[in-house]
Amino acid sequence: MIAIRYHYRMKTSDLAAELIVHLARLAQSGAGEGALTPAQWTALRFFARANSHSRTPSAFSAFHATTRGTASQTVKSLVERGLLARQRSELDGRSIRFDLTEAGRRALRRDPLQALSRLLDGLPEAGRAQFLETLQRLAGGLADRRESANFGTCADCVHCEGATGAPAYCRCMDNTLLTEDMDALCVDYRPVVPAEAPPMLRLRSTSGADQ
Amino acid sequence: MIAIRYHYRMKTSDLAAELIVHLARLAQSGAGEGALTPAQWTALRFFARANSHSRTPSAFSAFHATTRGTASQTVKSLVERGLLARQRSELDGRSIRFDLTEAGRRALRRDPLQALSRLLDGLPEAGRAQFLETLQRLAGGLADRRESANFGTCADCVHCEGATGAPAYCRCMDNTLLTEDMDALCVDYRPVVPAEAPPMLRLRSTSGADQ
DNA sequence: CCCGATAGTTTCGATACGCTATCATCTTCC
DNA sequence: GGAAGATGATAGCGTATCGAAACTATCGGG
Repeated sequence: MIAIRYHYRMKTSDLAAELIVHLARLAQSGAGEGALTPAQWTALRFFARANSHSRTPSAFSAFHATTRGTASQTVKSLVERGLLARQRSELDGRSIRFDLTEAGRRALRRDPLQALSRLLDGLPEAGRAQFLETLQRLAGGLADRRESANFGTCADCVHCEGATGAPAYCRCMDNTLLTEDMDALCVDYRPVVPAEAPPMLRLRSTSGADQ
Repeated sequence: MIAIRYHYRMKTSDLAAELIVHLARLAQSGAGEGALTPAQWTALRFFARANSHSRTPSAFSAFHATTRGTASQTVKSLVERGLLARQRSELDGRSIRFDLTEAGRRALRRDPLQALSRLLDGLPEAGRAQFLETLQRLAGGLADRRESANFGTCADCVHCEGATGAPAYCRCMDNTLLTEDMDALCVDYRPVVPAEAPPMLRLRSTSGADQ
């Protein structure tokens, strides 16, 4: 009685994956007119959210899964627009840090992604928390499969020490953490739980993944 | 005692929005080598999932939020690769329908998005269902804010009549629905519930949104 | 039959994006 | 001090994507 759906057996997981891509496209398409390009918006958001020692072109290239050359171009365009300020590091003469200018912070308030995040604000509270957690799990797992870097915050990073509430210490930066850096993105982030152990096989063995 | 986070007050909804974009980027980046481009993958998926009267360049351009010209190019490239078959409509001499070829169906099995959907398969069942529902709600809401078209299936479409289980009738196509078209994407989809009524204010009044 | 609207296609040009060098500078380590 | 490696910047080049505009074929009316 049921006709064979010969053309494409739809799984809900496929549907969800397609929706994610579709959502991202719709959300970014709002950029429009004189605004920034998708890559530029992503960079601006990154430099707004990364901790001080991660606000470098190299870190951004890792985050954005591109080359340092490309990342450098994107950053340059933002500096030229006056949204980022260039600053040499005192510790390492090679390294350069970029901070958002006041104009950069203002621009962020016109981020086309806000249409999406406002929709998310309209969701029931409980669902939103779980939704976010699922997204984070997926991002971790995907960053794992590609060799691409995984960015996260100190909250669940192996380098972080110290009881909750007390000033935290980061083994990696070898320094006490500033409060403002605690929930900022960090290049050196390594999740306490290794990202995707629970259900399934790991396709690649550990060798070759981190080289 | 708490330092002012002067540089960017992070909301969880912003984080979620950024993660969606990031996920989409990572998922699509897997295309690599001799494979298709992101736009081509999206088109191939669309023509695999849309019902027979929606598998047209115009419908795809609406779905992909682009122009008919651009959509036509993307489709052409897929025909040249032998992944889509071109077919005139008997009802309307202007309209042209594209169906996946056997090669097209084979290509879909190498869709880079499967890395993401496989991760989704690893999620706990309950969470996945809710995750999907949230995504759909967001897609509907976002398609609403842009004037972009909203695609969905007969399940919750106003045009669909008939008790569950019985063969359904679509007022819009003026025809009884084939089983295979029931859960396929449709251009004429109009959600029963008007997309984004429940929780919040509508920023734009109805005028101006649909012009 | 003519007119306006629609579907599809094509051409043209602009832009975004990305990669691969290549280079200069600086650090680190021997 | 010198070699090796890392960081950032830049130039050159290719491709993806896109939109506007022009064009054809068809449909639907009057």
